[in-house]
Order: sequence, then C-alpha cells, then structure tokens
Amino acid sequence: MRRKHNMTDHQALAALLFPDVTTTPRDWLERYPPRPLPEGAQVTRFAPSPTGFVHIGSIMASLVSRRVAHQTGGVFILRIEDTDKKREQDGSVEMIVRSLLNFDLAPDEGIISIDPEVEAGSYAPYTQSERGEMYWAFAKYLVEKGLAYPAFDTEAELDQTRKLQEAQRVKPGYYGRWARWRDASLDDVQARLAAGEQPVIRVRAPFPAEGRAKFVDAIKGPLDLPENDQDAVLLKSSNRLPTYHFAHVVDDTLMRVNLVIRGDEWLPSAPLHVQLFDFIDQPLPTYAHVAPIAKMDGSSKRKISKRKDPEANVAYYYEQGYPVQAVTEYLLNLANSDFYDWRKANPTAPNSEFEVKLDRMGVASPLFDPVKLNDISKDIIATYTAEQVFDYAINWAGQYNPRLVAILNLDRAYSLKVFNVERTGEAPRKDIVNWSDIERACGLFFDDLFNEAIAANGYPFPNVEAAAIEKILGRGMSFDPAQPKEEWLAAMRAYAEELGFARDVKTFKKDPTAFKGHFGDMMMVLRVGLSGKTNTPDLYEMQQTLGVDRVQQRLKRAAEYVRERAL
RNA sequence: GGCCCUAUCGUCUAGCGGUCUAGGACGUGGCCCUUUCAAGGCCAAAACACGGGUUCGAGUCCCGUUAGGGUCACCA
Repeated sequence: MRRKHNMTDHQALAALLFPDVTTTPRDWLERYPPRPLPEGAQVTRFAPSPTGFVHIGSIMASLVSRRVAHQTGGVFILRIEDTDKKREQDGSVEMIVRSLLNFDLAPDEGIISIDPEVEAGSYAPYTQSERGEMYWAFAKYLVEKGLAYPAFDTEAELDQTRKLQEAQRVKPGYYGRWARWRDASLDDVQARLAAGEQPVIRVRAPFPAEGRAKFVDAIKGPLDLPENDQDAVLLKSSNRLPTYHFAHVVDDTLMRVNLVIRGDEWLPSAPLHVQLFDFIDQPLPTYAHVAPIAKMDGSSKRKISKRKDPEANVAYYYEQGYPVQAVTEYLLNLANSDFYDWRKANPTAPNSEFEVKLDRMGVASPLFDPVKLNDISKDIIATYTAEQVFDYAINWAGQYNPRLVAILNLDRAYSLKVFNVERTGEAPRKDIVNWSDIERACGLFFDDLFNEAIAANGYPFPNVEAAAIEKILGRGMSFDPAQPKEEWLAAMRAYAEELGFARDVKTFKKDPTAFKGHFGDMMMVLRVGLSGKTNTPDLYEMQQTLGVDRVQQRLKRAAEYVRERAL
C-alpha cells in the first residue's frame, strides 16, 4: 500500500463512505447557534449512559454542574449517551431523570420530566442515538480533510496486533505503523465495502506525535499532556454511532457546552478530545475533572464501585432514608470544604445560596465518610418541624417500610406529638439519623413496636431491689399531666429520699452505702418501666406524650413483669 | 509496564515563602451541665510521607524516592 493521498482521494473516500450525508458541520453549527447568554455564563451537562445504575458520583458531578451553571446564568443539560445498545437497560432513562429530580437537580434542557416524558430545549435531540446525522456530517468532514479514515480490522486482528505489541514490549494500540488501514488505498476500501463490510471510522492522529496537549483544568490547574497519537475509533462499525470521544466533541460543540465537568477517569483521553476539537476547528470547552469518591478496601483506597459498594448507588440513600438535603449538603461539603463554615454562619439559609467554586474542589479522591453523613443528616432532621418529619417519614416508609406507615397513620395527631418531643426548644433533639432510624429512635412511643421490644429484650432495669422498683412504678401511676415539670421533679425528688435514694449524685457519692441509689437511678426505673429503654427523651415530656392511660398501662405491665421475675 | 494525577491530624480539609510553637469540622478521650440519652459548653490527644536542593527563611517553589489513585476497548 503506497501512500498516495491527496485532496481528491480524501473527497472520493468521503463520498464512498457517506454517500447519503448531504449536511456539513457548517449547516449544523448554523442550526445550533451560540446561545444568547450573558458574558461568563456556563453551559454544563450531565451525560450518563442508560445502564440502569445511577452513581452517587454522578449526582455530585450533576450537583456541581447545575450549581455552577445557575450561578453564572447558564444552562444545565441532561444528555443521554445511548450509543452502546448492548449495555442499555430498560427504564434507565426514567431512573436517571427521577434521580435528578429527587435531588432537586432538574435539568434545564433534555428530558426534564417523566410521566409525561418531556424534552425541553432548542438544541434537541438530547439523545445520542437520535443524532446520527450530525456525527456523520462531522465524520465525513474529517475524512474529506484526511483527518479520519475507515478501518476494517476484525476483533481477532486487533487482538493479534495487541499480542504482537506485548511481545515486542511496545505501546499497545492502533497507531503509526500498527494502524493497518491508515494509508489504505481507495481501491482496498472500495473492495471491502463492495463485500458488504462495515468499517469503523478512526481519527488519523499525527505520528509520531511530538506535540503537547495543553489546557487549564478548572479543578486541577494547568495540564501539559503528551499529544494523542492513537487512531481512536470515532464511529463504530455496528451501528455507525459515535464512541464517547467523538460524541463528546460533536455534541458539546453543537449544544454549545462550554464547561465540561466530568470524572477524572477521563483525564487520560483529554488529549484526544483536545485534538478532535482542533480537527473540527472548534473551541475547546473548559474542562473540570472531578476526583472520584473513594473508600478504604482493607488497607488500600479505591473509588467506590457499583458492583462492590452499596453506597455507590443512589438507591442506597433512598433506602436508608437520608433526606435529600442531607446527601446534598454532604456532597457540597466534599466539593467545597468551606461549605461547613458557610453553613455555620448561615444556619437556616437554603444550601442553594452557597456558591460552589470549582477551584475550591480537592484534586485527590476523598474518602466516603458515613459518620459525617450521619452527623449532617442528624443536624438537618433536627431543623425540621414535626409535620415535616411526619411527612418525610410516611413518604419514605410508603416505599420501604409499609408497616411503619400503618403505625404512624393509626393516630396522626399522636404521631405528630411524638415527633414534636424536644423538638421545639432551644436545643432540638438530634437523635434521628435518617428515616429508617425512626423505629429505633421513636419506637417506644408506639405500642406495637414497644411490645415487640419488650418481648425481645425485657426491661433493662437498673440494679435496684425489686420492692423499690414496684414502689417507684406504683408512684409513677399517679402521674398528673396538669402538674408543671418543675413541681413534678421536686415531688419525685422528695419521693426518692422517702424511699431511701440520695437526692442527687453528689450526695450519693459521699456515702454510697447509705442509699439504695441516687435520684437518677430511681428515675431510670420509671424510664425503663415506661419505655423498655435506658435512653429516651426527657421523662416528663415522654409521659406527657404517652398520656395518662398509656403511662398507667405500661407501668402496670412493668410491675407485673417485676413481680413474675421476683418469684 | 507506559502515560497521567495526587500526597497536611483517623476522616474532610485550611494553608497559595515569613503572621504555622500548622487553623476548623467530623470522629475519639476527659470534664461540666444533667432524671437517662441525644444535644450543648469547656478542655485534650492527633498531621506537613521521605531525601535532596532554591532561599536570609519552605507545609508552601524545584528535583528525586516512596506510597496511593486513575487510565491504556468498536464502554461510557
């Protein structure tokens, strides 16, 4: 195969390859003109492939993308990258859109709603399998310019080449002299075409490549990478749809995306992208490569994977019942660690008022920290009203714990009272981590859950003699809800002394043998009798909430339990 | 292995040549408050990977070593 390319050859080749393509890049660029946006407006996108899985990292990248777009008066696009039909899963697009909507990340363009499905925006279509003509126009243009060519290698041939390269210890790939079809004659191409074979279209990368791909990453700073020399596949043979690389370049050009926020696993292919933008004579968007969220696996760190790590899947956060706001603020915290300072200074402001800054994002992979997430979640739930807690809990339980729905709905007013316990004061309780934690934190108030706990664990009474326990439980029966808290406490303290308990811990510690225990021990008996637990909300409030009937019922039952055990 | 990215308390990080005997938060420990728990308040332990340079001066700049991570598909 002699090298004998000239302009005419390239054009003949392009005509041969794309006989039906009549449009040019110029046509498409005119059809999708630059956006009439203010100076500095950032157009960003989330471009998932519909594989039936939404990764928490995708939510983080979308969160950042959307915030940055909106902060600058720009646009956030959802584009579906469905060029690999083999990997596609039914219902994925719906799942993606719902996840975005769930996290308050509604896109401005693309599929913005499901049921009914609505595609918004004037740079449509936003689904790659529907954009074939655009890719073909650009591919044809590249072939005409001699910057791309068809290749008919079979999988086996490619394998063979790779093995040879391994044996010779040279760089693997399709490039330079290994690129068999790089300089094939028009006749050879024609013959294969005539035989019905479908080629891939590959970029003709410079070889040897001696240049550098330089650009400033919005997160990582100035980058200086070796120029691409791989003749990467632009269009696949099976369906003539583009690979990620070509789709990225064509779509982000035509959708007028100017800020590409993506996972940093794309960094190694950035030089290819830089080259492709150059080949189609279009400006390079700004890149922002986000480090993946990682976790420890034994003693080594790795990015969280959808196969091994439940927390990689957004479904995990739904199932656990983390409020959207909690996950959002956790991610915001990972993105910009000064978020926390902002939150402290603005305790009630919506987090959308926090300005996300790309250059404040860390360059290394942060470790996923469930403890921190829980902490944030507790704080956030503590700011909710009882009504909000009730609504969120019901909403969550409807999907993940149907029995809890029944329990909470049995007496809505009562449930609201329960969620209001120690919620309205200066320091609201922070004991609910997420909605799946409600049973643990509030179960004692609901008879069914309470009964189950008693059946399973009995009463964890403190080390106090049975006779005293019975007396204390008996005294608790006379609880008068009309009595003010301080009065009640004073009366209980007096009763404690009457029974032979120390009035406080200090008194007790001075001479432990002189008492049956201290005031706290006595109160603990009451607490356990009422709740079956040693840690509960404030006893007085608990009684107020449970109500006289329930208080008496429970204390009676606890007394029976003690009596039976004493025999 | 090639290429690339990264390296400050256990974790997330602040730090952009002197103000660093390195700051904050989560977590941990202690104390206080207290009817238990949660919360809250106070206090504490806890880090610049290593080695060379540059400089009057380095956590901060450069080089190397080491260690992590990413990537090398007709997948995105």
